[in-house]
Amino acid sequence: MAKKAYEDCILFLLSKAFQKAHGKFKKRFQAYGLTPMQGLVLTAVSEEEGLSAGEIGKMLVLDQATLSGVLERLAEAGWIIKEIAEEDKRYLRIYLTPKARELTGAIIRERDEANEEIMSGLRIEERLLLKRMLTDLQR
Amino acid sequence: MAKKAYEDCILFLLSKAFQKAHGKFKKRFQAYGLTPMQGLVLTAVSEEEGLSAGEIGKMLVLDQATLSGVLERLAEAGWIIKEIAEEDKRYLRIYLTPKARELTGAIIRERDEANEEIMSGLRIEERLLLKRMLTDLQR
DNA sequence: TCAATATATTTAGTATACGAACTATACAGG
DNA sequence: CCTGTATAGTTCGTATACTAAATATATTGA
Repeated sequence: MAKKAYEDCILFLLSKAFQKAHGKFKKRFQAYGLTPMQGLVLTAVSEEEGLSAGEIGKMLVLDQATLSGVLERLAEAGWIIKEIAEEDKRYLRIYLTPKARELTGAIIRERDEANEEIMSGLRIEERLLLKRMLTDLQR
Repeated sequence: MAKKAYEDCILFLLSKAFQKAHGKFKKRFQAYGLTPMQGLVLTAVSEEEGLSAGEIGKMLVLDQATLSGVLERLAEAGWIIKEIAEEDKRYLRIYLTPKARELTGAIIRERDEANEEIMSGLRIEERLLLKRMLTDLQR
């Protein structure tokens, strides 16, 4: 079969690779009741607590509007606490709940295993190269 | 600054590379009133008219529910005609409108230019390698 | 001090994604 | 024929994404 033009389209390839990876993360994270994005935000928060929504959004290159919803659902499900900063009440400070502190270790392991699984078809040098090129695309 | 763990997460990298590429397609396609996904579906249909929704979905690895909405908006905006197949009324046959036939050439050029732009930071061999690896991730 | 401006977050509207339920049509076996 | 089953497409509910507008709080400058 002749190769179709859209199969050569980088947007198509990125979209499908992302969907595939998203699906693998989804399966692993749903045991915790988390979506992949919620899990990503949670592990980011676990690396440094007390960050504001804006700071988290900058780190994860996440739109403020999108992040607002993610944080709301994480708070509602008892993973994080949204505290209004005292010095400047416009800001939030995001902290993990005890439940989250207990489980972030396991969630990070799931994340690392999912990464392994997704890239299992690539050699080590290829994995590094792929990551570098994906990073370069963001310039 | 120390490298954060999520920056090494393939899901994060794919997501951000996709978002970046999506944004570039979005800017180019909005001159036509098309979203990137609508443009992708439209160019796929232009390669072979008369396909069913299911066939298009298989080609583009698109969920039926998602595609249903994309086709509805494309039809509403006057790009395609959704015709019920006579041999089996469960199927649709998708055709381009005259307006679409007139413009697909320009849209395909936009797509190709967007691809060039997105990968402009990579050498030719790197582009091929990236495409191959992204394809491999889908296995 | 008060009005104008700036910043952080939320809300609203639109468009993917995806699973599950629903509708309409087709077909197979009795 | 009819009934049960399979298939194609739509609809619904939830979760990203992104733009723009709205809200709340801070700060600045006259």
